[in-house]
Amino acid sequence: MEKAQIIEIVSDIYSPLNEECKIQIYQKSKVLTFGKGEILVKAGAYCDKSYFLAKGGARTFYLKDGRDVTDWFAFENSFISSINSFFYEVPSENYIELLEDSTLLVLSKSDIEDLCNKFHDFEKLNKVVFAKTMLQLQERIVSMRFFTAKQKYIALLKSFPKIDQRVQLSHIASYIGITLETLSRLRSRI
Amino acid sequence: MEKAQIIEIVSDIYSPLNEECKIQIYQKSKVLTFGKGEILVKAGAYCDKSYFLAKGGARTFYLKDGRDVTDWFAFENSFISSINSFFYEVPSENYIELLEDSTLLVLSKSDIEDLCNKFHDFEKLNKVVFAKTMLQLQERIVSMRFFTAKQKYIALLKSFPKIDQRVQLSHIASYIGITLETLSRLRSRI
DNA sequence: CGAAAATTTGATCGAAGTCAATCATTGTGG
DNA sequence: CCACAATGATTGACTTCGATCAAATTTTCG
Repeated sequence: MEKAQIIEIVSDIYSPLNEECKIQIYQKSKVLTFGKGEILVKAGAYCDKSYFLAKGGARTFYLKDGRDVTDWFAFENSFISSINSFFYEVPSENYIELLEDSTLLVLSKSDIEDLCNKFHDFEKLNKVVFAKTMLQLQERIVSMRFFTAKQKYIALLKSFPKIDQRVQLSHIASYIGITLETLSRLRSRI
Repeated sequence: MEKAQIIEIVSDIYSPLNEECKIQIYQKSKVLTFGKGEILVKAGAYCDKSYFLAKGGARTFYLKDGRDVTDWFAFENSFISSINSFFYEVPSENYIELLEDSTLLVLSKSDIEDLCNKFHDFEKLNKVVFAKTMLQLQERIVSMRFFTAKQKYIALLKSFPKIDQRVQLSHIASYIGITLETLSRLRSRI
């Protein structure tokens, strides 16, 4: 996948970028490809990068008392990073794992800050991504709080259509905060 | 409370602002005072303002099937708004209610955008507030997912010391996603 | 002071968790 | 290319935490 093409997609989907801005993103960013199962960021490492998933899928997860707990999914045309580590420059609590063969556009935090300073368009893009993330988080809180296991699962399917065909059920279960067994049971009743 | 003093506090706590920026905030902002129980924003209204609570306390809540559900608390030195409405310029789903006699510094969305464009300092402040909010949301998700009712309550007390002496238990219960009865029972066992 | 609101206490119920066993699918090495 | 581990998913029995419904008690405030 072409770098220029990916930048175009970001501009189209999130917030329009002027030409000069696109050029500088082009110069600063890198396109990476990873295979399914590869780890992009390890817990304990510093994550000073933001990744745009042009193709494929990923999740962030952490180990809670030895249990693997997914706390975020991202698929094509969305961003993923280790939020804590990125903002506060502390070691990441999460792993980021690719769930499929994926193509990513990468920018470092310092480049992002640079671009924010130079381009109001980029600043705006940045803000749009923030706002989207916040609203996703909020929606998730509502879902966790008021929905039964079944409703949570249906809501997830609505947010990420066909995720059940792309991702292990155990990841889905831990993401929506139920056990694998409960998920399995409710799926058989749909 | 003096407007200049409040702006100073924001600058101190969140992210430093240069003099010229402070002056313009001074010119654009308003200081408001409200009494306990007053409604700042009603559900259905457009909330195009961001409020800094210099003194007092507030909550956002919504009505879910006739039930009053708190989804956010804010006390002195923090910001509150109706996130959805503010960003997407849609009618607010939430009410914002003052829980105590309060003093607020108010800026409109358009003034905030203006200030962001003019002052990199302000842009940065804005970003810091975003990031804090996101991390709070994330922490809350973790709390809701892994903690028992008791642990959730203890975690809340840690985030907001003495909140149990400032806020009705029913609000606390709905905030942490348990019933008032459960909260009452677990409190008697502490 | 008295009514309304807030909180506590009690009895019962149900959704989802845990532990455990089985079944299905995937993928790797001989 | 098959065999058989290893991993993933389903099913079952039992338990538990917190919800619901109901009533009593305490606090607040006009």
